[in-house]
Amino acid sequence: MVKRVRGSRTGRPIMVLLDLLGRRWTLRIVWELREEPRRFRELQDAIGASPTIINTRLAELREAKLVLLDEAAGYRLTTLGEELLRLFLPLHVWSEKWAKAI
Amino acid sequence: MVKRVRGSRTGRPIMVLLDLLGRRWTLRIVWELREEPRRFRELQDAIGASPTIINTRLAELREAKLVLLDEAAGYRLTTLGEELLRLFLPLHVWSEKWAKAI
DNA sequence: CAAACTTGCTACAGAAATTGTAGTAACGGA
DNA sequence: TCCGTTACTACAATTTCTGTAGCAAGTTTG
Repeated sequence: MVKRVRGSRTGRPIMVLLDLLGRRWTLRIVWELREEPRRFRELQDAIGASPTIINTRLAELREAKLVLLDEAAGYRLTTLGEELLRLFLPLHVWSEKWAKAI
Repeated sequence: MVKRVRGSRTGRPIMVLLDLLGRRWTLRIVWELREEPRRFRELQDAIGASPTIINTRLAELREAKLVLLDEAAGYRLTTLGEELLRLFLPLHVWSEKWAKAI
């Protein structure tokens, strides 16, 4: 069931997804989890945002089944989360090109 | 020259990009421009955000050379912007799969 | 020519989100 | 018992965003 979230009135999956990813720190958190699981505090240190908002975003990402908490290792991407990340990986290379252009 | 923006302390292109795209409505605006140019008010109506923030985001996207204002047709993606969009297009299909999973 | 419309955009007060700091509660090991 | 680690919460200050109204310049219409 698709949840209607902030700013997404239609409930269309792409809109819900864009809304979720368009919240501050969400993309960054997914990015930080791209290689290995991270502890809450590691994420906090790496990202530099307040624990309040990191926890809020993690809760949203967990509810969206993109991230899960593996007690033994820390937060990590679910299979879905990894799929999403894979779509984003080309951004890395492209961002270098973009940086040169601006 | 890469500008150090909110939340991006390193200045690494990927971080700057993730920060830019991770602001509310930014992804959504790029998405709305995917097919054809849009007027300011069209964007406003389609997105449902305040003109203040739409204008702020458009200014950021223009500075990032992802969007430009074509006086005759409206706001549209630059070549760079189109490249970025192309990376995001797979999200559309994937979001449908994701929606079924959650 | 004047009124009406369209254009991008700004002002501003109230509401909501985010920060920064401190601290809680549960658990494990020494 | 004390210390460290864990995820997480409280809360006031600050920043961002909203919602509504309107401006200024140009175009269209009567």
